[in-house]
Amino acid sequence: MLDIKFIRENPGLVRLGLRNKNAADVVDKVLELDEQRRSIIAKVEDLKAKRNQVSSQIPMMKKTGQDTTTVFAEMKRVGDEIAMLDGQLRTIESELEDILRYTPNLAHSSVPVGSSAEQNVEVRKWLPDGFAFENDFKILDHVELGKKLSIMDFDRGTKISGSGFPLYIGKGATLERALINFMLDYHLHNHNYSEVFPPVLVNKESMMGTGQLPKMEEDMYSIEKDGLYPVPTAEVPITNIHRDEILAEKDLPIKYAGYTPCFRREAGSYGKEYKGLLRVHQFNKVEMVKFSKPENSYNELELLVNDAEDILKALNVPYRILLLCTGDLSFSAAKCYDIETWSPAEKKWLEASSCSNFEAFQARRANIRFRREETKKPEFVHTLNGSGLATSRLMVSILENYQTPEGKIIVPKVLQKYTGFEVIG
RNA sequence: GGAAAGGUGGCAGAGCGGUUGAAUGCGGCAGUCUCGAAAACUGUUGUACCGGUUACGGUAUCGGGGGUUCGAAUCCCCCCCUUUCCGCCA
Repeated sequence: MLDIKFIRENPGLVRLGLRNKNAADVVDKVLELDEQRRSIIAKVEDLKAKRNQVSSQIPMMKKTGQDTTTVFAEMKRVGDEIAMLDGQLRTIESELEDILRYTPNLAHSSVPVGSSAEQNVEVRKWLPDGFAFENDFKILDHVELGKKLSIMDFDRGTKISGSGFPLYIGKGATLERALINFMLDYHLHNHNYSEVFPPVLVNKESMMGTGQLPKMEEDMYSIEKDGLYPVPTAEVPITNIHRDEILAEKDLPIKYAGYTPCFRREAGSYGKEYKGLLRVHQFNKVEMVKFSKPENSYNELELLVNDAEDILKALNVPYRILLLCTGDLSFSAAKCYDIETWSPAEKKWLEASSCSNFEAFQARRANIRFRREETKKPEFVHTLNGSGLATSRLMVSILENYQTPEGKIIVPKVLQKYTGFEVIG
């Protein structure tokens, strides 16, 4: 949620920022409602002050036997007027809140302006020693490998649940589990994150807090009977750990890493990158979440990206970093880097991680603050998160990059102690 | 699924129609004392919003929403949540 005071004081900036994010210009409407709101508040609070003042004298009047009928009649009128104005105020405030809840965050000034993914900027690229984009043998794609080696069964996954629900079998299942454990351990031991294992069904307030609701409702699974949502990312439960809390400045930054399965309806995206693991309704992801002081959050973002990159370097998987342009940024993000790993079969880069700074956008929605020692006042924290990483896309890159001309898979060195085997096939 | 109890400030815990933002205790902060610390004593200590350059003034807030009333933490209605017991169960 954007800060209403900021909009009031910087309408031009906000207007430009919304346009850069391909969002509707709500500035005039917001300012108008804000104006009305404040004018009613002034009136109604005046009346309430009067009522309180008179009320406090009534016990004394009764004690001294004064007649209260005129006062009561007068206060009755005041009460009615208050009720009327309060009603108007409620209507205006809910309209204002509705607009603000549907309004995206603004991009940071360091984000390149652009309307679509075309304008994203490649920041850097990392390739393993001896890596080549062209191979001297026929590369099988991950679906073919999965079938040939009996490590993934998409048909049976479809039988069980529907398309987009992958079934890992045998060494494929072990490899998936090894990846999750490796990544979590790595972040805990080398990057100093605290481990969390959160609930994967969350309530509406949590989904509102991180910004998935109300706008992205169509992309979320929901369990209507119980008012719960399967999480689309661990970002939701982990960020909401501190909803409605005031954190101590000395505890910041707080860094959590956790694994959850992720559930996404992917409404309207059928036919696009649908093959195998490329776009699925359920996948596994290790997520990193940070709560930071505002002045440090952009530095923390760079560190977050490095933390995700370290995993890929350890796995020896080729990747590149993209800085997303304003038009490609997600609803809640102020700045975001995508990490893409190379798929030799698809001959393209696949998004395996997204590392974002949300500044105070989520904190304001979820009411997550910290008390600054110097001022003693609560302030909103900045929240950040990044995949570290999603296994589905990563699995594609690992299988395809580690395949041998005989169609076997060499297990990446760092995973071997987790899998207990070195080769698949 | 059945039964009961309960949701009050950072925490514990009073209040059950009228100067109650809310007793008391703990905690936090500041001061006195001390070479320093502890103890003791004294003071202070929520948040949000509105107005004001500041000082400050005002409003709201006792799980959420609605109602009764001149006036609600206190009375009435609806909802949510938590705890305990019984049943079921990984």
